[in-house]
Amino acid sequence: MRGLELLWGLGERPNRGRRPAFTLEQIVRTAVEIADAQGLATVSMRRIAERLGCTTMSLYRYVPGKAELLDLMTDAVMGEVPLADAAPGDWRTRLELSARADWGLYQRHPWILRLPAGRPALGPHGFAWYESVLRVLTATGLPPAALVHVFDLVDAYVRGAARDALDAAAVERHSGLTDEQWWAARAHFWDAVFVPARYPVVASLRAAGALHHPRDRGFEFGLRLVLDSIETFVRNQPNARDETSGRYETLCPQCGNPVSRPASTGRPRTFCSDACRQRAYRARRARPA
Amino acid sequence: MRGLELLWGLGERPNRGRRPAFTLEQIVRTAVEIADAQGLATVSMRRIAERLGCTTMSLYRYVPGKAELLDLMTDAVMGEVPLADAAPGDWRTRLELSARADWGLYQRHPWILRLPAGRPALGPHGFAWYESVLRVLTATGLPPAALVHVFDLVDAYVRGAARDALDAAAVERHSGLTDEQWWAARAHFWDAVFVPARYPVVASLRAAGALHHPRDRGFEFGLRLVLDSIETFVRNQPNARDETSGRYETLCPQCGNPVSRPASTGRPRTFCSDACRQRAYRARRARPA
DNA sequence: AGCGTATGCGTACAGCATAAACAATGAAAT
DNA sequence: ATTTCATTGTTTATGCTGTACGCATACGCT
Repeated sequence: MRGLELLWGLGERPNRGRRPAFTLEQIVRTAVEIADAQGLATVSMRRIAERLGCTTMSLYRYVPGKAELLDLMTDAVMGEVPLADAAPGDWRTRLELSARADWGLYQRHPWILRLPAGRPALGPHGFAWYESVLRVLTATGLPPAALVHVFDLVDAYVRGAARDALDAAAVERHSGLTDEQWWAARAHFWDAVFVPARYPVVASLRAAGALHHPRDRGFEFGLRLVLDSIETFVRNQPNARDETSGRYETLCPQCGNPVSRPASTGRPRTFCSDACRQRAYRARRARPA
Repeated sequence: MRGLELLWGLGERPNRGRRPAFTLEQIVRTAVEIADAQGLATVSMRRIAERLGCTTMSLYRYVPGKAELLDLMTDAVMGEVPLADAAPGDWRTRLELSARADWGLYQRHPWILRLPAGRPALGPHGFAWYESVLRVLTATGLPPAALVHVFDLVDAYVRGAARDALDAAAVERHSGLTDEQWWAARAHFWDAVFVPARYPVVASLRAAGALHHPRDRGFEFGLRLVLDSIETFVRNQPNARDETSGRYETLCPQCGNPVSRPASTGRPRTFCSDACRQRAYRARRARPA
């Protein structure tokens, strides 16, 4: 509970008593720096305090425990990624940009992927991100349940791909060898166990050099396929019945309310009301991107 | 290096000296049991030893360190999942079954997803799994680089989705509340910060009940889309040029060697030689599944 | 000036992985 | 049958970790 208040910056500073020597933000920032540089495992309360020039226990005046600090770190870096609905374009290009932005975030702060990911980050930045991506997805015209499923699909893919890529990179860094060298160093070992007859496809792919790519090449490949599949899914059921929830509704990209489809004309509406349509128009004029 | 020998069971038991009281397999099994029951964080050398009825340091006679033990645990449970090429059917249904089997594995042993995933598990079971999935994918006729990309895509999605689902479940278990109750308990807090006007889409989706599904519903949705995208990708370039590597080759599903396409007839061949074709036929007859 | 309060700090403790030295065991060599 | 010695099991010790507790200090308000 306390953690939420910290995340959302609700702690009203009492005007009695001694003044704090640091700010919460300072602490979080140093923790992030350590995690970025040396990895999540090396982030300890002692090391943070040491770098800040105070004792370990002083930190506990600002944060209930390490778990809450990790939450704060996550939400802090979530503030770096540009919001999906700030970019121009149709939903696909915006979603693509958003996914790439996430990918970039995970490259800069790999430790996020080592943390459990409970309800989307819970913090203000994480929530803003969540909202913006979902808002972009409303342009697909998909009903609520399917929309959330699509979000989950993209999120799962990006996180999974980033994790796999970073794990591979971490192994390289840890052993100090590139993937190629690593295989070569263990060549004599593989010759004993790894009889190509037993693993013909892997052996052949390895010989063809297909097992090693630049890290983001595979990501881009998969991302395109995922987006393709979403696009055809959307195209195949234009505002159609949602099989999972049984609703016919669509969400207004401006206010998020369900948009009723007029029974007379089959043409689906985008906004729930004329007011929302105009608000969206004005908002686009004000920020032409 | 020592770790690899352990993984592949290459330690020839010396006939001099005291007899070991346990087997490596016993140790690994108890470690897996602890991880399954209480989570990865509670797996400590002390606890394993305690459950086995020996001292902590005894374990280090069997395993160089905890890292190697974790590798052994991973490969041990990888042995549970049925091989992808053991099932009948075309590549898509086999790939689908394989993905679902992985999903099941992650459900039974969530701790795998908390571990770094370096080169596919490195162990015999992990390698057999790797080979079997890639072998199934050879039936697509895709050239090496694209084939590996497709594998990575499926793997990234399944792992990502499993992680997201399990993290959500973990939060539920930890707080002892379902997702619904959790939101309700913090309702008064959200009312202060979470003004629906600021997050209209999330608020609306929440009101529509679209944010909570049975865990595997979303997985199945995403899996279908991912497989769809792969299928159309395969259909759109039947044994065509691989844009990433510039090769025209295909892999023989039997021996894994590249299959040269006869320039005369445009029709692509499946196997690299008639011997391989017959071997595959006999193998299928022997194990009709 | 003095009170109340929040902060800063030192100590202490339980738990962790594991390095190093030492005791127990049991098969092979003599 | 006794010695030899590789191999296993145990004991002790080190340096990490997060954090509970108690106390001295500094600051705002009355």
